[in-house]
Amino acid sequence: MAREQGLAPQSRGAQKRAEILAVAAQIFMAEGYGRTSMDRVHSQIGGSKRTLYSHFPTKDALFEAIIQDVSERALAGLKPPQDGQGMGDVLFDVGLSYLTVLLSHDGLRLYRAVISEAPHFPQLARAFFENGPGRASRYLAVFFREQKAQGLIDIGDPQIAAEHFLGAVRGDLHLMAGLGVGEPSAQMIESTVRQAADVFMRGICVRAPHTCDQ
Amino acid sequence: MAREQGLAPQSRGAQKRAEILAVAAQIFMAEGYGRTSMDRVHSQIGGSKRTLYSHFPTKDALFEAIIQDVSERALAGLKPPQDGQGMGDVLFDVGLSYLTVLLSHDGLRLYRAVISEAPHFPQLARAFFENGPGRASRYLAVFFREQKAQGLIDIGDPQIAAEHFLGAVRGDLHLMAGLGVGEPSAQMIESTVRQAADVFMRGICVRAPHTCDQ
DNA sequence: GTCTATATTGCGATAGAC
DNA sequence: GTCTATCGCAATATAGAC
Repeated sequence: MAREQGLAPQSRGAQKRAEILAVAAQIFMAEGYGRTSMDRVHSQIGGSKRTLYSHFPTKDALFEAIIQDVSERALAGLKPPQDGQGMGDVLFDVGLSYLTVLLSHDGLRLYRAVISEAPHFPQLARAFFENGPGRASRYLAVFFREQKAQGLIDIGDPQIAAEHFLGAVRGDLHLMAGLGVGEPSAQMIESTVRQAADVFMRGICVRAPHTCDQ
Repeated sequence: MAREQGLAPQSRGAQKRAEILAVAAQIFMAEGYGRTSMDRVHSQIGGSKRTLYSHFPTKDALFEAIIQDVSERALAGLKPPQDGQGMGDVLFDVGLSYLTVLLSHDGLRLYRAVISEAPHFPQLARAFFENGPGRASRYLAVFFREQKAQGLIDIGDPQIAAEHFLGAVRGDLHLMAGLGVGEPSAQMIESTVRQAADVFMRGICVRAPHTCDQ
């Protein structure tokens, strides 16, 4: 038999590791670092504690692995601007995927977990930012820079403009959801993105908004 | 001698309570709920543990009192729109006080502490939102509604517009500062608010921006 | 299983305000 | 002197990392 087969099973150890990650992630993401105990993680997995600690030597190491793992999955939905689209479509598409990811169940729990422990896991916090919100605004800034070079939009610093637009898209929804105040529906998300894109487009387009849409 | 004199001393008990709050706030705000121990609080205060517990019967109660106390102080800097100002000045002033408060040392630590424990102290999280960001956007929404009624601006829902503007003002700065990525200077804060106000004003003003400025 | 940390309590002795 | 807040120190009980 071959050692392992592409996607699923992998070696025995890797399988156990994946199981630990999956179970522990649920607890850490729901309860946060401080309120999660290794005992609880262990009891939900079963087996020996030695096994758990052989895969992740400390609670910190397990937490870090979980954050990295969940980050990759949760932040995969961020879409970069598509070539060949008009300004309105770009803003709407980018904004919608951005807000949808940030307000997703995992997106919110991840954000809470990371910001809570940011002072103690600074490299994790930085990685989260760079792969998430930071990446989104950098991509959008590139797009703005091109449009500006073509004289299609009138903005100051493209990077700051991108951050402003994505900030507007978040509005109070992200704050509220993070604090557990209200649960935005998909419809609210879409309409809030649309309104933000409209205002922003009118604010940056040279002459009239439709001039941006090619 | 009179019982007490206005500001400072108060009764013996109140003085001790204030001392506990001050010392404990430093620790809770720096370390978060989970990493703060009552032993550490006690040892930094000195005196008896009994005294500590006689003022705050549980760790939870102490935490709640601290959050409320710090909230009041930290959020006091939020300015409502001033009557008689033009649109540009209102946006700039409101945006500047908003961002300055959110990015202040206490503002950031408070936000981190509250959002970390939001699932376990939901009423605290709601109160923080309502007295902070929620209040700011509600005030601004009232202003937008008046301007819209006078036909000076062209926006959809004034409340959403207000949230969008303040979201733009936060941009990525608040996210970054909360995650410990970068420290915005007062100058960066001011220039980011100005750029956000400019774009936003051009986006919402009927005809030309200067028509909004009375 | 082991060993430490932690929240909370018991109680007699003291100190300050009136 | 009385009353209450505070102190000091130890104990309990539970939970948690490893």
